[in-house]
Amino acid sequence: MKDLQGVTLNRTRKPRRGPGRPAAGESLTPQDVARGALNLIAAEGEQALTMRRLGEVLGVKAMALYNHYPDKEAILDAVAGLALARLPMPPAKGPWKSRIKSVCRGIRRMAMEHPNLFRVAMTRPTPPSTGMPQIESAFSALADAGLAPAAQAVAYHTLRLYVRAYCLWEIDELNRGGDLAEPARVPVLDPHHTAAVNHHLKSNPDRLFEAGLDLILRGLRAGEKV
Amino acid sequence: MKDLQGVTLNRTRKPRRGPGRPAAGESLTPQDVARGALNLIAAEGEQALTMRRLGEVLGVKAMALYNHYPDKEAILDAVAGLALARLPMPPAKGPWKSRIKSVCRGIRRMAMEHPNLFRVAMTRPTPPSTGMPQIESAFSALADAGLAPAAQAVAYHTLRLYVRAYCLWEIDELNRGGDLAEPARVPVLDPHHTAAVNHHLKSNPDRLFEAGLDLILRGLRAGEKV
DNA sequence: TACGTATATTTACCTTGTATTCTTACGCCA
DNA sequence: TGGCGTAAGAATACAAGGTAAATATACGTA
Repeated sequence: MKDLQGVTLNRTRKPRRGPGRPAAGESLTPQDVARGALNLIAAEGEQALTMRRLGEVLGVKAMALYNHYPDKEAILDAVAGLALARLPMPPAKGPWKSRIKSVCRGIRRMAMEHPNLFRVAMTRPTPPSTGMPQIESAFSALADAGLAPAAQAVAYHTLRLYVRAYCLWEIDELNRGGDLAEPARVPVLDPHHTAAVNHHLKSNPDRLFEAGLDLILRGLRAGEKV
Repeated sequence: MKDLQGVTLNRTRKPRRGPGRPAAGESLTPQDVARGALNLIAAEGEQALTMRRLGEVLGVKAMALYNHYPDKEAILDAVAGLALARLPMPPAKGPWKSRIKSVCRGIRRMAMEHPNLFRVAMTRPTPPSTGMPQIESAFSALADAGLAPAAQAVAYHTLRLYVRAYCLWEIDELNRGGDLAEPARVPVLDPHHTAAVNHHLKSNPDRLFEAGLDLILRGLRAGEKV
């Protein structure tokens, strides 16, 4: 079991000597709680995160967690923040299309490596305010593309929706069948061709993502009005 | 309170005369249950759908619902099926871009008219198998666009992700602030320009959706390889 | 040394999904 | 006509989970 955040999952904390004594330095911090929750979610999914279970993992009773966060939602928000902070920093130089692709691929890599975590981070009702400085800075590439400001905004928004939606979809598909199933069945195709298309797209698990990304990037043209 | 499915929300069912008597014809059907759930969700959101509440709405005890569906998930699946069946049928004729836009706008219209319902229908863990014949048939327009089969599949998939993600995002935004907030903040823009861009995009609530749609459609070119 | 504060425990409550069991009315068939 | 199987519902109960309230314990500080 990977230990993503330096807090172990199984109650290997020093044994506490009775009720309510944080013996000098081994008291829980909000960071500890968030990291423990992150590990639990990464390992077993969001539904495994219950207050009782998290307390158990941290060597503490459920109610003790309320000393550090007002409620469970706040813990989930903190987990989302931690997760997003791990996104890789994109290159600051290079052709703008490459830079955008690099960011998008970094997001997808995290989705594939820690799907449970990614899902939680991307589906919080209010996205974390510490939101993705990496991404935001990287999308300065859109300015380099020669797009008018409004077109930059549209492109940013559309790309963000695409990458997020694609990754969540892919996670669901992998959870469902272990393999991508009918990524984009086109109804009117005859079955023979449909099979060929699906095989082509599934032969490389990156191909569908990249193709959608290219499709959107292809629509970006300098000076286009919105 | 709108009555979307012909089953009233408040227990105006004929009063039952005691425990366990479906007096000739007034017995509950699975359809009744699904319609009741749909109305409840449309009016008050998914979190309002509890077995006890639904039973109350239908004039019955919670456990009676298990005579018609194996569990709550099955009821939600049925609701999703009902909701998707209401999607408008797109025109069969016209330029392919217009036809695609027509389908996408129809989906968005439903999202705006019945956001709670739309959210439930679009976020079922396994999408309903009765899935959107309207959409699928309409996307035959992609063949008319002169796209190679694999490119059709990519376009179909990308458009589907975009429309779904946009509508879910828009619902969240409207729930959050009553108005679209920072639809697509581009970080590197200076604040003055950012404000101008946001104003421009928000001045017409359809503009951002249409612009993203156009962006994707612009990338579709006959014969493009994948 | 006494006390306030931070942290943890204990206990308990409420909501929600659902299993189990019992009840009642209806329609079929001898 | 009368008994009975069956379908639909009610009553009861339980377990899981979030969290409120009261209580306890150590530590730092005055």
